[in-house]
Amino acid sequence: MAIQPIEPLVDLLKTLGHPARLRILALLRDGEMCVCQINSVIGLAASTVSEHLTELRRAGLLAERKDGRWVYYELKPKAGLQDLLAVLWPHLDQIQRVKEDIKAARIVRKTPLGVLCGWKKPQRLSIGG
Amino acid sequence: MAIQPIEPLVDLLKTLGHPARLRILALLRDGEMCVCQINSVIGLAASTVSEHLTELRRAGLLAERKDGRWVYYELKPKAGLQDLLAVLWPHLDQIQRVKEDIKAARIVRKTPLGVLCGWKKPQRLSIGG
DNA sequence: TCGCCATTTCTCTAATCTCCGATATATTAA
DNA sequence: TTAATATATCGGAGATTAGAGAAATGGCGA
Repeated sequence: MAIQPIEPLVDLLKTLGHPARLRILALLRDGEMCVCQINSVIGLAASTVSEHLTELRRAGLLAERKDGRWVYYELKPKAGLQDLLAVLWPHLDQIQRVKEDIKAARIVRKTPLGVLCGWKKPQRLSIGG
Repeated sequence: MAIQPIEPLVDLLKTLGHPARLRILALLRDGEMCVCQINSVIGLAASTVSEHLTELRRAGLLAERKDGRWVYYELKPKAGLQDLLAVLWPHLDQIQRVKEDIKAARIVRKTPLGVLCGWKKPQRLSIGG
């Protein structure tokens, strides 16, 4: 039980105190997602979502994994933060917007990334159809 | 299990994401305090402390009780917030600043309010001593 | 190499927050 | 009533934040 400064806890709570970031956390409960998948559910500019993800990672809540040109974010709270997230889930589960997001995410996860991102020339789906 | 909007939860977390407000919550764990007592521990302007207390009350964490010219604030989370506070206490207990505050509060609680507030003419302690 | 594209970083604007000191309100004592 | 006092509210200065779009970065495929 080490002695801690107050700032990290304050920063964590400040990070949690934003609707988009709470919604992102709720999404990632069902497994990792790449930025464009998260973005298509949250509906903010890609750069804004990226900034929120960076902040969530800095707060020690997420881990990132690069796969080609995509970056996948995963819920991975560092030691000592699991209890705070655990108490948050039941509250998030009661929120209408979160329920809708999770439902949308189920579809997004099944959609090929090329289709999701609206490529001009789909990569592997029928060429010159 | 009612359906909720996201804003109240966001507001609560935003309220918690401030060092002075966390410190105030930690102080009130040991029982109610009036504004001038809290202020003498926290060390911000009285008006600033009053504003923080108002915000904590709006978030549903505190109750107030007027006694003469003093206003006492008490920890009284409304239904559904106890679990969030409960998970917070162990984290606050590890914070150096919070430990110091609690120690200072023990002295403050024993000090007569007139002495604490530095009255020119003490009210009931020896008259014209 | 070149072009495309997902993501990040940068730049700027608008909005919000924090703090203080001044003022207002309300209570007590005389 | 008047003076003193605790707290709340107001107004403004300075800092921080959220958001979008532009530009930069880095991977992939041709």
